[in-house]
Amino acid sequence: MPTSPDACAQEILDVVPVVMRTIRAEMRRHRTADLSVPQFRTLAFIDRQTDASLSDVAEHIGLTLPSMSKIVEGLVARKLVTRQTHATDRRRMMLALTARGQTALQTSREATRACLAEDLAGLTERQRETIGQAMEILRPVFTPQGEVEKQVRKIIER
Amino acid sequence: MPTSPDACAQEILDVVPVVMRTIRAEMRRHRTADLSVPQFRTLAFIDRQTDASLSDVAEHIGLTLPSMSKIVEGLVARKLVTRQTHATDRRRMMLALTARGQTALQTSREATRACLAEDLAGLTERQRETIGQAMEILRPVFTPQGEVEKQVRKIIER
DNA sequence: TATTGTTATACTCTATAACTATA
DNA sequence: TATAGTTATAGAGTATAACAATA
Repeated sequence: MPTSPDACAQEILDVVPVVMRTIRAEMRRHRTADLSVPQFRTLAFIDRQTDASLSDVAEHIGLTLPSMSKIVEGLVARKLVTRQTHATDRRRMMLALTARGQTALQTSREATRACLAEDLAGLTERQRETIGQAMEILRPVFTPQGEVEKQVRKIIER
Repeated sequence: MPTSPDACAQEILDVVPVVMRTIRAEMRRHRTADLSVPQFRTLAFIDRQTDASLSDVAEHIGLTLPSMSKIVEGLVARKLVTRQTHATDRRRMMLALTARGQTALQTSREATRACLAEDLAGLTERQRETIGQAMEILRPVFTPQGEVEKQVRKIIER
């Protein structure tokens, strides 16, 4: 197997959209929680980091502020997220999950994971290990980072 | 690293959307060709399989017929694809790339691949090999297949 | 003046349902 | 009657630009 950056990029470009299609389709199919991928990721981030600001979420998910604002608006309308203003800096939002939000996240996470897991059950342990390793390699490469972290990483890499 | 189907599914669910974001963003950034991911995939499929029908493309990309119809409509309007009726079965479309379509596909493919490759250049050959292997494992698992092929696979798997 | 967030606007993606044309 | 595709309609995701409120 070729290992040039170009060949690897080509593989990713071929396969990742296909996997993504399946994830979307399966999330849509679970009418219980019925979350889109961005909604799901937003809930997951707020769950990890309670009282995150809108900017925090937008940056981490990799969306613009207006896009994130709209997504959060929808989640608030569905009572999955609460939006409070920060006590001392009243420009900031403090986002948190409601009980319903936590349930929805849990339900969707498990249902989607179960569907994907079913698709993966036909593989060997060795194959799943390879996939897991690849994901762990890809994660930091494509995870958006704050400006500070980016600078730090650049400096470290020199 | 855990190798259960569930753990593997969780990894994919964490990482694939992040990679996808980057792919979309980079495709948008190349104003030369300016293709969305579905447009790109549609062009790529028609390039591989000239005179494909709309149903062929829809099934392979994993979209409904109306969705695919709309995407193709846009590509035809931009003169990247031609749409002719089949000689003997006049219900069928015969889709093909124009010269402009081939150029756009080539341009977009190379620009996006180059950007991804740049992100991957910091990895070791060994790491890229792992990614390549993982993609080759995932490809058949998530590639939509025709009904016949699905049946055949089910039978073989028994 | 800089930062945080929202509103306005516009486009693409995507689905379901209803329809047309052809076989 | 069944198949190939289009049209109608609706909603989500996304961006840029312009704006409002707060620091």
